[in-house]
Amino acid sequence: MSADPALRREIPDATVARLPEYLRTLSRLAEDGVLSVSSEELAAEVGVRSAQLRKDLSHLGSYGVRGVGYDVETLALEISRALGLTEDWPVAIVGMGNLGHALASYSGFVTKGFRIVGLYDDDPALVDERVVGVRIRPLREIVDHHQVDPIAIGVIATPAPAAQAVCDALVGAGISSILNFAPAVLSVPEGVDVRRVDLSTELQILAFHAQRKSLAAGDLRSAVVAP
Amino acid sequence: MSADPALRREIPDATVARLPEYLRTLSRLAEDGVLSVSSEELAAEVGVRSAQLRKDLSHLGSYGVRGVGYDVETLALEISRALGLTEDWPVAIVGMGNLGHALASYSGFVTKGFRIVGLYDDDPALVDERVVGVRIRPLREIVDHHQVDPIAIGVIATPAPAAQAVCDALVGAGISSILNFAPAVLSVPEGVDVRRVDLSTELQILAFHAQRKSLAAGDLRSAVVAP
DNA sequence: AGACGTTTGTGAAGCCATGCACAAAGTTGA
DNA sequence: TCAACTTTGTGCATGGCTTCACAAACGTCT
Repeated sequence: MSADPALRREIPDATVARLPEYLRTLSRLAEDGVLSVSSEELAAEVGVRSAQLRKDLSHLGSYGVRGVGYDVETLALEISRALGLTEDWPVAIVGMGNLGHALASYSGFVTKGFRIVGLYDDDPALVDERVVGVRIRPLREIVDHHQVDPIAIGVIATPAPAAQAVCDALVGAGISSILNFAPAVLSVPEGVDVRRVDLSTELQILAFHAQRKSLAAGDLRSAVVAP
Repeated sequence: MSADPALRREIPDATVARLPEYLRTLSRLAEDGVLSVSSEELAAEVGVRSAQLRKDLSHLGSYGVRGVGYDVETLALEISRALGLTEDWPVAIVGMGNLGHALASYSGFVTKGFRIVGLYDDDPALVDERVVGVRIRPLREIVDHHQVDPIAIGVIATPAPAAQAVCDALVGAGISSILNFAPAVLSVPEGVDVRRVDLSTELQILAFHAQRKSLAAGDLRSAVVAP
């Protein structure tokens, strides 16, 4: 009977990447007591075109009302369902240096569906320390841990040279969704999903655009060049 | 005379986003003493198709040798130049909580062209503390700082509610490249470049794919549905 | 009840990025 | 010198994403 398109149809990756933004904005609107939004208004808040927003939402189903707009609560719930945030996602962080500590205490973590169940580091100076109520353990314990209390997502926050070994350990333990903060390309078997977040990549992209701006502004050197 | 394509031609955004990865891999190869690579080998290391790598590099110019491959040093240098990493980029971080500390001591920062020149936070408990040799100052001092010692890139590592105000301060001081770690959409005037890195967005995208995997594996519920 | 104004959902068109396949260009070895 | 082999650079086709533009659908007001 249920014909929930989120579970049957293919949702384009580009759309999935924008859904969290829509959801965040809708949550803020809901807190402010807003009951209904048009695609025009919501798109303006998020910074996309209204047509794009409508097409994105159309992949989830038909939750708007013509002539009126979208009910904020309903739409937020449907996006949550499409993203899988109505269930709970246990997360483990490996590498409890500065970044690991920052991630563990990051407030955005707990807000929606994510819950830290494990913190790992092999440095004896860190083991047994408690962060946000969770004790840091050596990585080798992750296999048992995962069997007792399954981990859905592993976060790698180690230095680059250790990343592949940590990744292998996570995969070996049976974890198939990995968020990698180390500046390294991980090789994983089929079926394992890796996303990478890299600070220096982002800085380099910014530098590229900054360079273009400064060249466009004040540079006359290469004004006349034959093709 | 110089016909450097990096300065004249348009480089697609998708290509720019991959260049840092190529550069990182080339640097590692250079350290390992590798002198030359084919597009096939390098593409395998990075995890892209060789045709894509060649097309990406063709936007920078023609630095390969047919029948041989690419000289590792030369190609690394040319990518560095295209990205603007041959110059030095002074960076300021605003928000010195856990994340700000982690970013400041992140090793990837200093490796290539980026240099931390300012750390800011309005919390009196943090002001005057020193991190990586730089003193934390209240945000209001950034205007004078920028005039004396220009800042190229501002990094926002504050909680979301403060982000827009901090952003306005950065823009007001004259900074036009911003890297935003706060989960908020920033509105900026024309000409200011903002990139956002968001942990919870990445987690949510992973959750989506994890959900699809588990549905595909064990769910028979919506097997028969009319279109 | 019916006309009017608003907003959604979606074909269709255009654009950008990816992947294929091959000629051009270089090296190596005889 | 020349043939055989390797690898680059790129024209072309393909596919996916974005944007446009409008019919269909809803609420409202008379």
